[in-house]
Amino acid sequence: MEADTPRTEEYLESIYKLQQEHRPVTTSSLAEHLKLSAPSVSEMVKKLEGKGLLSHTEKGVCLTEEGKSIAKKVIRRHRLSERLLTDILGFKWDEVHEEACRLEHAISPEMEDRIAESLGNPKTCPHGHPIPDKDGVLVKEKVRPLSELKASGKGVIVNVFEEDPNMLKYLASLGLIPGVCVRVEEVAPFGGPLIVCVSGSRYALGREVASKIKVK
Amino acid sequence: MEADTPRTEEYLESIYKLQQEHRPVTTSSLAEHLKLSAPSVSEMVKKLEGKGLLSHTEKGVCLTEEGKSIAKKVIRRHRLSERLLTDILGFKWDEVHEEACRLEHAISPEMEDRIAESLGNPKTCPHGHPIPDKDGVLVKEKVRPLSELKASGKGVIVNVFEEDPNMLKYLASLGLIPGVCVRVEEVAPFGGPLIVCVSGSRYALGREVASKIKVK
DNA sequence: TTCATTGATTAGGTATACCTAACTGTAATA
DNA sequence: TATTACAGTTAGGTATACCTAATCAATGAA
Repeated sequence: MEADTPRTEEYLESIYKLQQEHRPVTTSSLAEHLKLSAPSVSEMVKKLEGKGLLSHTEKGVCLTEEGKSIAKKVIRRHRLSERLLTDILGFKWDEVHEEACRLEHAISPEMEDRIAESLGNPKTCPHGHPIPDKDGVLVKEKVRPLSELKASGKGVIVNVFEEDPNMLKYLASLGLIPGVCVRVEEVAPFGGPLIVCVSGSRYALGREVASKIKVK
Repeated sequence: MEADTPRTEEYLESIYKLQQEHRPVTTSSLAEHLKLSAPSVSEMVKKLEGKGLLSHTEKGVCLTEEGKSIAKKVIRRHRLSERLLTDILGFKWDEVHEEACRLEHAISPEMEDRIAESLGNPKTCPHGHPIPDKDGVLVKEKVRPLSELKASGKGVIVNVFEEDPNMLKYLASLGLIPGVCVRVEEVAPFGGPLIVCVSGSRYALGREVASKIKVK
């Protein structure tokens, strides 16, 4: 309810995302994620703790309810922006992240509502991640990484934990986008690639890449 | 060419607009327009002068070609944002100014292009002001204030120099929007109101208000 | 001519958010 | 046990952009 700067939003969003990805939320991981120095993050984290938006213990950084609520609002605006960009303005899914990173701090609640309405209240962003609803309710599907499937295992792509435009372009070129069914033909041993079948075509996919693709 | 902050954009835009409205562009008028203290503006103006974006003489503040070019880009983004808000997201013309003030600093050249394209390269914002093209070319129509018309004079509304939502709502309620034909029935003496006829209805309009409505 | 008004600037200070360099404290290892 | 590694913080400093209070300079009125 206080004056909420773009930077504050940025930090809360990053923390929330790291947490969601089950990655450690330490000042250093945050610094890396935000591309800032450790002391800068340390200082800011202290400030945000003072504002009651998070707590910082030995175990790491943890958002309070208020912090989580703000983070989810920012994520809602981010993902709605991405949908606006793809569905209405014709951007590709690899072109929207950066743009949405700026829009998420510029959009009013009214605009947020209008975008959602105009798009028929979409449930996910173009990368398949759920859009929190107005009250911060976020429906997470039970998924697992494609890399965990065994040979002849099948799954439908739910979302893709990737922001790098080049990687996204690559995935789209193989048809690896949310909603698509993938079958694993073969899993090479010693951490080797997966041979997957997508809409009739066969591709070799690195483990690293496959681990970012979540299926159900 | 340099790193261009939102504040810089804000200043250049304000200067450009004051100039366009033939209002004095002094540090104090700028301070009033931007709702900042005089010394703040004085300081910032000096910085912008140092960056070659404007010159400051006894006659006032004057944008350089580079300053003008940036200002027009910001105005283009502002007006395209307004059109996006009204034409695609369903906002009323009185709801878009504030929102566009934030969006104009968050929009990339790519998004600017996409908006323009999606809207069929609109020539004006919802208030009738011209949208500069990609190269900064801005077509200004020859207009005069409605308040200058004599009794039985007629004109078509080109644009409205007004940002206040309440005033805009009021004007829209009378049908006083760009493209509409207005006839002045009567002009009360001693700076009194104009009696105007708009699409069959008759209204009394204060001079102050009428002066903000530009007709051709 | 002197005074008041207005415009602009100087001086000094604040908040935000970033930085590097140096130090601390803990935990895993040689 | 001593060492190295790493996380985290402290100390000290920067840039941006804002503020109030006080000063200066020109202009028009008493």
